[in-house]
Amino acid sequence: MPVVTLPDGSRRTYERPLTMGELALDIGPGLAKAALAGRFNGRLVDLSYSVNTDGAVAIITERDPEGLEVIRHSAAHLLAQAVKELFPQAQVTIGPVIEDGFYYDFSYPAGFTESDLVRIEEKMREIAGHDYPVYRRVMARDEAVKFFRERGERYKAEIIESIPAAEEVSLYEQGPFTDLCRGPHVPSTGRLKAFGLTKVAGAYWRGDAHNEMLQRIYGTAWPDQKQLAAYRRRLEEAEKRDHRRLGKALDLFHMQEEAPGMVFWHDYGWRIYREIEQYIRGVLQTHGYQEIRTPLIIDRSLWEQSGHWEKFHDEMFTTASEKHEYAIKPMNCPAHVQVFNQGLKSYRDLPVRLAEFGSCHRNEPSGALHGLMRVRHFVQDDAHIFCSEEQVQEEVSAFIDLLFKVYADFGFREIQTKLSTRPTKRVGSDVVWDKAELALQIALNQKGLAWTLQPGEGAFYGPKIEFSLKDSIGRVWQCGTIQVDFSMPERLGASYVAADNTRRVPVMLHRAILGSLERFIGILIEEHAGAMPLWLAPVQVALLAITDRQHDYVGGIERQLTISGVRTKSDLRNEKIGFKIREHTLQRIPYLAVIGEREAQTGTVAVRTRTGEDLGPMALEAFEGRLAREIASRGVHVLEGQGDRRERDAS
RNA sequence: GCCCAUAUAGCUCAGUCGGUAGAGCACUUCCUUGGUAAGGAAGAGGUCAUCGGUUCGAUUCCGAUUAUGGGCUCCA
Repeated sequence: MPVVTLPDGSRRTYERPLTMGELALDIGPGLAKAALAGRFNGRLVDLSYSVNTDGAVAIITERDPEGLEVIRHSAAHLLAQAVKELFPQAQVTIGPVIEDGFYYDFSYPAGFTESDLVRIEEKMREIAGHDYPVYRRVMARDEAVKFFRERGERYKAEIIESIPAAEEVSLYEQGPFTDLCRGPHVPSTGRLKAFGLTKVAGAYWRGDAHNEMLQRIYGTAWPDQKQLAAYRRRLEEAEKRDHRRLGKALDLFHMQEEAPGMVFWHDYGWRIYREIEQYIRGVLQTHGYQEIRTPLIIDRSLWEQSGHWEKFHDEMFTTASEKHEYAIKPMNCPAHVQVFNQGLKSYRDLPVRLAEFGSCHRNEPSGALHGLMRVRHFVQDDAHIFCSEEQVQEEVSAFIDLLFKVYADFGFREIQTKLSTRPTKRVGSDVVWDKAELALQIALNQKGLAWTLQPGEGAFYGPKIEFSLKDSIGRVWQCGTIQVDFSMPERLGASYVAADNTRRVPVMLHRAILGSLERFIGILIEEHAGAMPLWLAPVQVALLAITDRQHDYVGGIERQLTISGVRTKSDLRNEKIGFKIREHTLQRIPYLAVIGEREAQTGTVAVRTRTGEDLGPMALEAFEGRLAREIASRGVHVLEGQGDRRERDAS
């Protein structure tokens, strides 16, 4: 006689056990129709689950996040069934739910093509149309292994074998198709109404590059067509923000075949780059850093000493001269230790903070390259802090404060923090690692930050904290980092004289806030859809003449603004004003000053923003004042609306 | 590096079932002096990524290479 408690706190008593589906029907026919699964005492279950003891129940519908997951998980099964029907030789492996959709990995050496996807999707619709009921079955582990072996599904059998022998596993059956799964699933295939396949890709079996490459098919699934269409629109929006596309359209940079993974910065892109570099330079000056400059090319022996050669020499560019082999530096730290090593350091000198906008080259695998986000030549806002063990906490703490201030200046509010601990391949003793990991943990906790742990993800020389930014469409990018290094200073012979007149090895902290400037600019372009905040905009003001009679007046305004440090451009072309406004708006220039006979007569400019707001005529001084205030505020106050509703496709 | 796909004018793309290619925008010249998101006309512009093969003939078919895109792996 089960007594169940509903989410609203009400209780219902039943004479006999009943299924989740029956329970939903008892609560209301509308709910029964919408029900996808249930929850019993916190555990997700199928609608066929029999409730025979007291407990808390909830009916899961498509409105619940779990309901959406059930839909996607079932869509993955639908995909697997369709593939098995069309390609009986393909073997099934796994098919999990991911953000916005699902995928399923198949072993199918012949490979799937784009046209196969169309056929598979059609087959999925057909199977959904049959509205096969979905049955759950429980089997002993060994029995399930046998079941799949007999069907020739060796990957499934292998997965089940890794489950403890005593456990039971559940199988789901829909029509002629059966798959191993924890569930729960929708009650019948007809409940899947809005789905589509998106792409095929290779993926290693069990995520290991030594294993066979499987064929992965990605798909998306939603409760209804409307949400599916909204998802597709969102993808299109993201594509419009693509920094590679905008980089070309806004004349910021280009890349070409002869220099894969390396950026040709154009005037406008380089203006953004310089502005950011100058900003960081100012921050470093006010926070006790020294800026230095070290060689790009350094003898192999130093990289051997630092340990990089052994671990990374395949990814380092090298060059040779007169019997010496050199590496083009992949990072600045060994060079910074050399600077630290010049002259005898006292504990009174610590901490020594050495910063460098150093050009680094890494021969990244060709398949990893991606626009500005993953390049072979980059510059970081890199610095290394040499300090005593006692100073670590304080330095980490001060760095975190600085980092949050800088992110705020760029207008980023949502920052994710992760702590990565010792990897299997590492240098240094466990005692040292214990100390380093603890130091970072304490600093994070003192700041009261929410952070997640990434075990085994640290650098080979030390643990690290990583800071990731969330952009305006929800994508996450890792930018800042601080890494404790108890190993490299010792390897490279760094030391200082302590208060007790003994020689000690300093601790080195590797740190960056923006990370690679290339990547950071890529993030900014996508975050702002190319409409950079005023302080970073390559051109801040465009002066648009109505007719050639205003050319002299426009020239005077341009000179004055330029002297005030405003990046200004004038458009004296023989074109109509509407044409000029359209063009410069599409170029995302923050302010357009229209100058005709009226403005020339009254000594004003008629100002319009890139968002289409008409600010009307104003004296030049008033305009300059507005610009100065907005530039000084950087990203802290967003004076204009994010994104331009009226914006049209540039192409 | 691995799997799949792609590479045509400055840009975005169409096209050629094998007979050396086309649009829109941009560019040049001319007309137009126009007040808040595209004024008009004419013109110029391509070794169809590179190398090789098949063929009377290849931009098109096949192979290799390079780069790019989407994933996987990696990311000091």
